[in-house]
Amino acid sequence: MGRAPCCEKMGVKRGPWTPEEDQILINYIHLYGHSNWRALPKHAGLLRCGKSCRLRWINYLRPDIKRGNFTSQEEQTIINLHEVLGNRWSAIAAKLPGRTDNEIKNVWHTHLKKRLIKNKNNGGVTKEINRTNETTREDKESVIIETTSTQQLTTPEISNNNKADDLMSYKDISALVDESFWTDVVSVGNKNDIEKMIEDWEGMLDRNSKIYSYNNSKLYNDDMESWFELFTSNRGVEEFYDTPEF
DNA sequence: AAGTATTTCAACCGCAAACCA
DNA sequence: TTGGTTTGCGGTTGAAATACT
Repeated sequence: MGRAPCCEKMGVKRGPWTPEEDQILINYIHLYGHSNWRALPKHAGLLRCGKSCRLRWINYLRPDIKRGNFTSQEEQTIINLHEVLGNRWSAIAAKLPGRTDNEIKNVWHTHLKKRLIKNKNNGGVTKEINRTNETTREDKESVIIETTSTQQLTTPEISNNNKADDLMSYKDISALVDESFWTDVVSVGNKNDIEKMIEDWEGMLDRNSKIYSYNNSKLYNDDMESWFELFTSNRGVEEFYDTPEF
């Protein structure tokens, strides 16, 4: 006898989403946005709970999702960020544009964690494991810098300051991280200081992400046709990013 | 070819934070 | 300030895919 359902589960469908359900959700969000996840399935005519709709959109249907295998750079970034942030998957995902927290969590548990354990048992002979067990500031910086170059390739809408004057680009953020973050990490004395410093740092990122969210919502309102066109066409996201208006 | 074990990853769950009247 | 509601997060599950015997 399990616990009572968290929300109205009577008649609510579960399990894998069908292409038809996906299309209904995409169409609805295209038309009305997703200001209220709880009410969305009812209005859209989906027999799903709001949580399920949100998860499906965030992790799979969003136009800016990057599919496919993780690159070694991305994997190394996850390993390094995990060392600093722990299991704060959403914070790690924020540094990897196009990747979701769920995806990163899965990759960590299925590949990276096992690899680290295996390498540890082998005496940490690889470069990667040396970095993980005793990561130097230089190592971390190089990863951040490498990641930045990747992000610039994949998210020009973020790095384009002409389009979003108030928004720090990933390059800017990474530069800030590059200059002060790791210095602070290695110089502060106790755990509380480190946590406080990470909170401050994330607060700065949050402020920028709010601006980004605003611009994003503006995108949804003003350019939803473009997003929908992307979704209903055969063009890939990469191709979409290559268009001059972005 | 068939059966079994292992791996992968989409989706679910419960909790805590954020929001709002 | 408070209490109800909604959202977001991290842990976990389980079906499908893949590898192994």
